[in-house]
Amino acid sequence: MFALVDCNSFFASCEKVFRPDLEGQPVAVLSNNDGCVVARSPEAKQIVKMQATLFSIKDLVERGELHVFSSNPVLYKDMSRRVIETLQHFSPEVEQYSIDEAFLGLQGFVNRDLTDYGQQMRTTVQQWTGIPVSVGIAKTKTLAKLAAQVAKRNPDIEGVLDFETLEDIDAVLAVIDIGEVWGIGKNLRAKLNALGIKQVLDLKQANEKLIKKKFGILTRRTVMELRGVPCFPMEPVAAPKTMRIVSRSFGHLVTELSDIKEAVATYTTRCAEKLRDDGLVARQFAVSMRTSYYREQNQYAAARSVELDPPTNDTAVLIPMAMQLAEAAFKPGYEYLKAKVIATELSPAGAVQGNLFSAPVNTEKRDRLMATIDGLNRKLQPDAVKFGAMGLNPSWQMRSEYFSQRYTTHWDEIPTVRIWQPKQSR
DNA sequence: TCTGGGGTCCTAGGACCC
DNA sequence: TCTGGGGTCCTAGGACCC
Repeated sequence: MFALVDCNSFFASCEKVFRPDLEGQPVAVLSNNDGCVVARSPEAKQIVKMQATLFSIKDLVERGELHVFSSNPVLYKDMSRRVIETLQHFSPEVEQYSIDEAFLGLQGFVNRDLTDYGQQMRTTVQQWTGIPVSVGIAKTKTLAKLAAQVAKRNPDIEGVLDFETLEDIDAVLAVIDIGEVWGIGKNLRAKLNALGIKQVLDLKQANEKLIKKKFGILTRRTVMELRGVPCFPMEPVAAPKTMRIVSRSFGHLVTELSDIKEAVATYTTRCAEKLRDDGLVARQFAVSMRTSYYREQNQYAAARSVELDPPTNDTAVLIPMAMQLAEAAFKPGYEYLKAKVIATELSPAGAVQGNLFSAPVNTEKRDRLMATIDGLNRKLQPDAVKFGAMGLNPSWQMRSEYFSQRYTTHWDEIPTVRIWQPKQSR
């Protein structure tokens, strides 16, 4: 048996934890660059659509009818860690599936009342972290995810649904659209619809050989999982990353190569930090930039890549490479919206294959330098020590007008509690 | 007016092997 | 008259997820 624990309106819930004054009020969280809505509190779901642009909801915000926040990834990651650590009290097998979801293996717990156990998870996470969650329980991961969705949508279920307690699972599956199923996206949904497969029950009863032939092995597995045959096992140990990407839209359109280079140097620094956190080095490194897709004319996009020999995660090695790649990709006369760096062909640092034909590199000193910089930046503040190529006063930086605070990770942003004292009566 | 960021996996097809 | 069989590796592109 599997449980899927899903945080409700996760980013919006994180913001609300530290703003008790917003209890019961509509809250939405914006994408990077304050682009569009990516998370909504239950109250906000009534009045704004997912992906609504900030512009389209500005009136609501100005009238005080909707509270919006810029994306605060440091806060969300830390809150996510707290939720996962709480869940580890409920099973030795916890697989973090995404920033706001985790699967729990329930093998050892089948003699319990699992609905009751799910309720315990829910109240404990709420109490320890302030985050509301929904819990789905079933024989397979796919069914557990579906159960959590049903639990979330039906208030009378109180946040926990164990499919095995239902008298007739099929009756429930018969009224759920296949688009809700984990692994069935927009495209597959349309193709399956064309074959008359519309509700989850249709998919469960579809001919698996035909499904495999037409849609591949993954979709076949999805069908089997709907029948209660587990095809996606628990993966408690995260697989090593195969790529690292840093990409951002600029706060405003950029035309100068010098600005692009500052941005690319900054993204390269972030990317190298991630690699060092992972203990990985990259063999391939690429830089790309583009204009807006939403403009009809004067579009341009270009990418350049380089092989790193030996593979590295050294910021000081990567930045000069990135600068060359940026220069090579840049074409004057365009208004650039976004740049991106990608590190691929990753392998564990320390297990690097030497090159027979190039001089052996002693990276020990460089590794210490990077570790020192990382240590200082962790201890003091991000970019306390940084590379000159990143620029001192970036004009291209993304918009983040409604930023809250990094309440749980930065001493000077820690929440303040004001105690109200009644006036002394004379 | 503005429309995000960061990933993973599978498949088809070509090149090449014996 | 028809023209083998079985396989690996790589890449681009498409699909999915949150």
